[in-house]
Order: sequence, then structure tokens, then C-alpha cells
Amino acid sequence: MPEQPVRARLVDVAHAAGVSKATVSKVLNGRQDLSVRPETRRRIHEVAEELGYRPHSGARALAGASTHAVALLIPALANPTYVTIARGAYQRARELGYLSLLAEDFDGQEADGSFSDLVQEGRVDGLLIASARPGHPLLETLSRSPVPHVFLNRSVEGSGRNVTMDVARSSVTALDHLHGLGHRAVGHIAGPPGITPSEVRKEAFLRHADALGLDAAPVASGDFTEDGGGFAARELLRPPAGSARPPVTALYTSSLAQAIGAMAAIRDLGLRIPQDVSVVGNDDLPVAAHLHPPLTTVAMPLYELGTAAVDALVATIEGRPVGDVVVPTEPRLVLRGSTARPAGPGGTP
Amino acid sequence: MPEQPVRARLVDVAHAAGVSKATVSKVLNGRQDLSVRPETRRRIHEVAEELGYRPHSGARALAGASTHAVALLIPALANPTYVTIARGAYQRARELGYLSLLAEDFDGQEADGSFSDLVQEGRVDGLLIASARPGHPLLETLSRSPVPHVFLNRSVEGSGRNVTMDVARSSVTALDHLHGLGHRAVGHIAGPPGITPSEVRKEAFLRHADALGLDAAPVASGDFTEDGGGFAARELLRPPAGSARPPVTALYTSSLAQAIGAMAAIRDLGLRIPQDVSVVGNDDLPVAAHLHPPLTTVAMPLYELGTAAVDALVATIEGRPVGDVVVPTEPRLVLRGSTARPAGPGGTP
DNA sequence: CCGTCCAAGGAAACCGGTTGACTGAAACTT
DNA sequence: AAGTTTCAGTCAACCGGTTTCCTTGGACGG
Repeated sequence: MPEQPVRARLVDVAHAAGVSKATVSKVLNGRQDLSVRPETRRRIHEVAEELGYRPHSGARALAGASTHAVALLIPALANPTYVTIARGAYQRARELGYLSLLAEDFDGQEADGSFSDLVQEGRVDGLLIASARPGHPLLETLSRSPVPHVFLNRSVEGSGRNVTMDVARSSVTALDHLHGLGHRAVGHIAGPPGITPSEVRKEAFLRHADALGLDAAPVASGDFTEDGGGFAARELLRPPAGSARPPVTALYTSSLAQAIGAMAAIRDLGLRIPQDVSVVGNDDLPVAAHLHPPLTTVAMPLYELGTAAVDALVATIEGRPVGDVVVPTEPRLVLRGSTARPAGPGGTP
Repeated sequence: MPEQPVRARLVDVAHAAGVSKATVSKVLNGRQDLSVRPETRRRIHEVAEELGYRPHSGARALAGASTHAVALLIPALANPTYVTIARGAYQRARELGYLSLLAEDFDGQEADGSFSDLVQEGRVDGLLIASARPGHPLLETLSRSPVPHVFLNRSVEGSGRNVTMDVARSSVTALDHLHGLGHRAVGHIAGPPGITPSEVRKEAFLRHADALGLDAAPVASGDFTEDGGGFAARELLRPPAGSARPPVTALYTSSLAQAIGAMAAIRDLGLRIPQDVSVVGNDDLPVAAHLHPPLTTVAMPLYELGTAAVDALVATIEGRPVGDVVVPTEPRLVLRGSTARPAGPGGTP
């Protein structure tokens, strides 16, 4: 019999190593407040390894230590943006000795239920919240409970717990690109109102459009989905009374799905991409390269957002809160076939 | 002060209700082996509610009860197929009083590490494994440990723990549709070899193509990604020596991403969809309706797969294993613009 | 040579539940 | 009236760690 099938417990390790539970616990947790001979330390590690010892997380949590787990709450699993964030978070958490769990916070379904429960029930030490929005019941709950948490991507003003990317910069990058191609009328498909990145991106878009002296910079809001992008695109492309051509020659969307929906709408309207309308999406994901035409996007540092958020949360858990953080990596333009010089009369002024 | 900020403990509830810990525990867990006056029972529930009592999961787990949590292991978060499965699983788990956690089992990254750890560390009671593949180190680990688990989507022969969909039927549905339109040469883009649904779908495709008397039914394998679909499509569409036209007039892919990649490849080859090549994808997700052209798909009962898997796992955990399960809902064809009658000489024989 | 200090580790309480054995009182038998 | 059930709960051990104080034996200082 190679090994006993039951879990090895701390006491088993202690017994096999000829020391007490206390010693094993301290050694394995690398505590400094105990002096042990190097040889004893080595033996303990060896035995633990050999027995395949895994501390029981419940027991640890009970004994006052932490669970070494955090949970990432995302608004929509279907949004691939969050997948990248989640990977970053997971990886960094592992490096720090934590386990990162993933939970979908689909609007309303939960109310404030199961997520603060994750903490209340002692399953996790803290929350990474990517699903914050004004009025979310969870915010109320968090504000009067001591649960460590950080907000990522979507931020909560004044919380001092926001981890974000330079979203404003993404608007600038997209606009600079389109402006450089000669576009003078660019529409922006924003995300739902009230959500931080939506607002920030929109403000930055308007501000920079102004700075560049664009002729027109209309904005329409929509969900981060294909449908949301489709509806908004139709709105922005509707020719003004007395005209036959759309009022803009390019669209910048807030999400990749919106861009896909917008592209479908553009074609439905009998327009060509990029000849009649250029499209720039946001968040670069594999599918962008395979669309027709391949989609030019602004790549956001999603993975880094995930890692930075974990860093901030773990710091908070360990009692050294860090304040708001902005991921330093800048948005980057990924040039593909959905953008081109505008055609028609006023091509390049 | 509306309520004390500290967690209410079992003993607090007991004290407030004027009974013992044991009674509270038994009442709240709905145990039958104890008789209590209805009035006492009511009072306990009231007090627990009022105090916002949440049992500490670690303590419960320690005390020999279960953690009331399961984990879903999926091979790729980026694959939206699994999102639907995860939702079904999550929802059903909640209904059964369990919490469903999500973890990505990205190939090799983990080896057999953190997942059986989830159980070893007592974080979950069982695993929903959607990432099984031959030689996966986890399989070895599971076979000699008593961790409750079921395999979903991807099955393990002879395990008696498989929860699957009628994948074979999806090939039949797709082929019937294409055959009905007049196609006599259909290619299949299969998933990676060795993975159950890939093999099953491929076998069923070949068998049914034979039954229908198709002139040609070539198969190419590729990853479930856009690139995988793109490469496989090029292979299947390469004209035979001495000919100028592709050997097939339609493609049936194993995933939605493959279909997207295949569509891009088809266009790259200067062919039109659906006039020159029809495309049927697998798994119906929102984006399919927004592609160009909108993609005809075979919708699989993914949500039901998730719920069924949880049912099976919970049954296993509670000591009444159920054996292999096939979700009864049949695949359903969702007709869109990517399929049409084949053009050219032999349109309809 | 005796007291002190330090290195090395141990004993036991405790975390918050669960559980099976047990008990006191009331009700029912015979 | 005494014995037996049933009812309505209670007791206390236990789950597997962590942590706070102790203990002990030898080295060292004076």
C-alpha cells in the first residue's frame, strides 16, 4: 500500500516528524517567532511533502487565520473582457498563496445575497468587485461591514479602493488614430450610463474631439452587448433630415461585442466597412482578428488589471491598504482592417 | 446602533432564543432526529433571521458536515459555451443549497495541483469536471481518491459519472439540414482528437453522411478556437489537383469560434457565404446572430447540461450515485443566413 | 559553583459549528 | 401506583488547525 488514502492531518505530520503540532504549524507557516533547528525544519518539510499534507482550509479559517481565498465578482461571464481579468487575478493570487474564486454577479439575480455571504460564511477573506454600479445593494452592505474589498474597472468615487485602467487614454488613442486617417466626424458608442468606465470614456472622447476640433462627435449609449452596439450604431448613422449620408464616417465603441453589433448594423444599412464607415472597438480579444473585416481595436491592459487588483486586495487584507490604483500600462492601438481614410468629398481636408 | 457589526455565532442565536447550541443547529439544519415544539422552532428561526446569522462554512466543514460548495472546472473561460453551462450549474446548485465555484483548468498550468486541492483543503464537497481529456493528471488523482465528482460534456468511458448531451444528434441535425438544401459534399471541422464530444460528433457525422449517401464527407480537426476553425477550413476547401472549385459546398463546425474562423478563411479564399459555401456552427450564442452573414447553428442544451451535472454531483455527494446521464433536451437547429442551396452545376441532383 | 538566559520546542485553550448519547418531566400503561 | 414511553431538549466530545504562554536543558557569566 503506497499511501494511506485518508488525508494527512497536522497531527500526523507532527507524529511522523517526532515533534508537536505547534511546531509543525509554525514551521509550515514560516513564522519567525520560533526558533527551530534547521534540521528539524527540514525534516518537517520532508514529512509534510511525503504525506501530501494539505491544511484543511476550514480549520485554518476557524482558528483565526485567513482562508487564503478571495472572490472575483464579475457582472457578466459572457463578456470575454472579464476572462482576461480573471486570469490575471487568478495567477497573481496563486503567486501570493491565495486562491481566487470566480462568481458572476448577474444583475439583480442575487441582490446582495450570496456575495457578502462568501465573506460572512468565512469562505473568502476579501472581494474583488468588478460589478459595481450605483445603487448596487452590495455597496450598501459593504459600507457598513468590515469586509476587505477593492473595486476594479468600475470604480466607486471616494472609496479609496479603486483599481482602474487609463480608460480616458483609450478614447484619445482611438480618436487620434481616426483623426490621423482624416476623419472629422466620429461617433462614440458608450456603455450604459452610470458605470464608471462608460462615463470616463465618454467624457474623454468629447473632450479630445473638442481638442482636435472635430466637426461632429455624437454619442449614443448602449449595453456592452452586440444588440446594444447595433441599436446605438443605427442611431448614430441615421442621416439628418434632408441628407442621404450618415453624419459620421467612423465609430468608436466601448466594447468588442458592441463593435460586432455595430458592424452588423452598418452592413444592414447598406454601408461598407471601412470604405463608408470605419470602426474601432475596445478591448482586443482573439475574435477581433477573425471578423469581417478584421477589427481595429484599442487593447486595454486587462491582465494587469487583474493582477493589480489582487495586489491591492491582498494588501488591504493584510492591513496595509493602498488607496486608488491606476494600472500603468497604456492602452495600445491594434491596427486591422476596419479603419481606413474616409471616402467621399471631404476625404482629407 | 442598529446592529452589532460582528458576525452572529451559533451560540449567540442559542442564547437569544433561550435554548442550547445543539438545538439551534439541529433546527436550522432541519434535522428530523429531534423533536421541538413548533413555537421553539419558530423562535429560533426568527432570532437567526434577526441576527443575520450565517453559519461559518469552515466550522461546518470541520465538524464533519459538508461545505455545501462544489467547484466547476472548465478548460477555457474564453469559450462562451462554458458560460452557459456555468450559469445552469450555479443556479441549480443554489436551489439545492450549494454554492458553485468556477475555476479554469487551463491546460497544464495547474497539473493536478489546485483542483483536487480544492477538495483536499476541504473547500468543496465535489467537482464538476468539464475539462477531462485522456491523460489529464487529474484523472489519475481522482481514481485513487474518494473525491465525489462527475464529468460533464467531456466524458470518461466506464466511469459511470458522465453527464453529456446528445452530441451525435447534433451532427445528424446539421447534416439533415444541409442535405435537405441539396448539399452532397459536406466537410466537418472536428474538435481536437481525444476529446469525447469531438470523437462522438465526428463518428456520428461520418455515419450519417454514409446513411444519406453523400458524395464526400471529409473531416479535419482543429482547436475549438477561431484559428483552429480557420486552418481546418482551408484544408477542407483546398481544391483537388486539376480542379478549381472546392471539394465541398458546406461546412459543419464543432464550435462557434471555429465557425467564425472558418467564415474568415472562406472569405480569404475569395468564396462567398452562403452562395459558394454554407456554414453551420455548433452551440448557439448571441454573437451568432450578429455575424456576417448571421450564422446558422445547432443549439445545444448547455444550460440543462449544467443543471443536470449538479444534480448528479449532489446525488453522488449524498451517497446516491446516479450513473451516466444524458440530458434529454435535443439539439435544435437555429436557421440563419449562413446556409443556402448550393449553387453551380450540380445544385440539386 | 550557582544563577540567568537563550535556544528549541511542547501543552492546552480556542475558533464555531455538529452529533450521538443522555436526561428530566409529562403522559400513558397495566 | 409504579413502570415505561415519549417529548423536548441538553451535554460534551470532536473536527483540524493556530496561538499564547510554558518548560527544559545546556551554555554562559560572574
